[in-house]
Amino acid sequence: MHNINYIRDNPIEFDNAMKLRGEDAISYKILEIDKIKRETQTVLQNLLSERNTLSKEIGYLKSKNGNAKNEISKVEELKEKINSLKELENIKENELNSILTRLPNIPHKSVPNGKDEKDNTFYRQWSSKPKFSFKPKVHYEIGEKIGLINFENASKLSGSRFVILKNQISKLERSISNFMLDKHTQENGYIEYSVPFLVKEDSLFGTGQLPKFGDDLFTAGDDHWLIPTAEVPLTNLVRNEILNINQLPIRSTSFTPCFRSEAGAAGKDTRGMLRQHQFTKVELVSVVEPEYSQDELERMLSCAESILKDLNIHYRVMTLCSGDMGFSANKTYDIEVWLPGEEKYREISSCSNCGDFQARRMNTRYKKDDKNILVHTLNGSGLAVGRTLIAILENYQMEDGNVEIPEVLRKYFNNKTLL
RNA sequence: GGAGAGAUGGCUGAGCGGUUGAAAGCACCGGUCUUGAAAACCGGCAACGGGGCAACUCGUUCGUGAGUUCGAAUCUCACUCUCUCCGCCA
Repeated sequence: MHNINYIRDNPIEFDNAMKLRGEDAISYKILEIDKIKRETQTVLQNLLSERNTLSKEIGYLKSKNGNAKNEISKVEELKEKINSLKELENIKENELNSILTRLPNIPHKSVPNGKDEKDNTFYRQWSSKPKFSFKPKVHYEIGEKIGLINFENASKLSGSRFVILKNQISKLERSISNFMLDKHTQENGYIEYSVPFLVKEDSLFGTGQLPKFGDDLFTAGDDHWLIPTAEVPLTNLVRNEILNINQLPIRSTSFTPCFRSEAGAAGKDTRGMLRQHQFTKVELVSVVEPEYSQDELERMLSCAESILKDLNIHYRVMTLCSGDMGFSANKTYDIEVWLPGEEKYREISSCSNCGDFQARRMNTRYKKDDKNILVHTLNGSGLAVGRTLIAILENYQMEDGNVEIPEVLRKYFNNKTLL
């Protein structure tokens, strides 16, 4: 959510920022509502003040057994005016909120301008594309051939966009998540959490999924929603808190399933397990002081990258352009892993700085020099486990159809070298 | 699922129709004392918003929403959440 004071002071900059994100210029409308709201408020507050004074007099007179008839009838007159002004203030407040809560975050000045993913820019890469002496297969061919990835049975149980992993591949998924959590908790300074997979509306509002993107989520009825990412529970851990400065930075991580309805992705990536209604992910979340958030984004990115480096898989990092970023982000890096079977780079992590955008929605502040200041929040995948599994299958496949186990994962397999 | 209790400031916890924005304690900040620290003592310390260049001033907020009243943390209703006991259960 946006700071109304910023819009008041910088309406043109604000409109320009929104245009970069594909929104219409709307500051004139916001400021008009804001103006009426404040004028109403001023008149209302004067009347309230008058009422309060009179009520105190009445109390005083009554305690002295005096006659307060006059004062009481005066207050009764005020009441009507007060109520209608309150109503107007309320209406304007709601109008303002419904606009403000639906506008995306302002891009950081280092973010490239652009419309969609084609305008994302190259940031850096690590290692290079592996060479194969045979034609590498795509992940589902590898998995289905050895009978350990099963889509038909999954759709029997749950419909399309679900998958069943079996035996060594199931174990591979588990070992990947263990490896990631171990790395982040032991080397990267994150604290591990086990969190609820069902959350209430407030939490989803806090991180920005609601009110605008309910279609992308699954509901569990009774005001419970399935989390689309552990960002939601981890970030909302500090909702409505005033933190002590020495609690910062907070770095948390969690391994969870993620549930997404993929409402807008009809026909996209229907083959394989790249885009599922349910997938697992290790998430990283940071809560920091404002002045450190861009540094923290770089740090978080490095932590996510460290996983792929250890797995020895080639990837590149892209800076998302203004039009391709998620709703709450002011800057986002995507890590795209190389998939030799597909011969494509595919997103495996997305690391975002949300600035104070989520903090304002969540009302999360910290105390500094006697002032309450909104924190900055960041989140990133560290990494998407399902897609990491795909990357391992495709990058570590051998001509005979078997798959080598990456060295860092072998300890989870009794030092076996092949799946 | 049945029965009961509760929700007050960063935390604990009084208040139960009229200087109560809210006692007290803890935490925190400043000071005195001390070689330094601790202790002790003194002082400060809620959030959000409106108006004002500012000193300042006004309003709102005691889980959330509605209601009663001249006036509500205090009364009424609904909702949400927490806790205890019983049942069921991984």
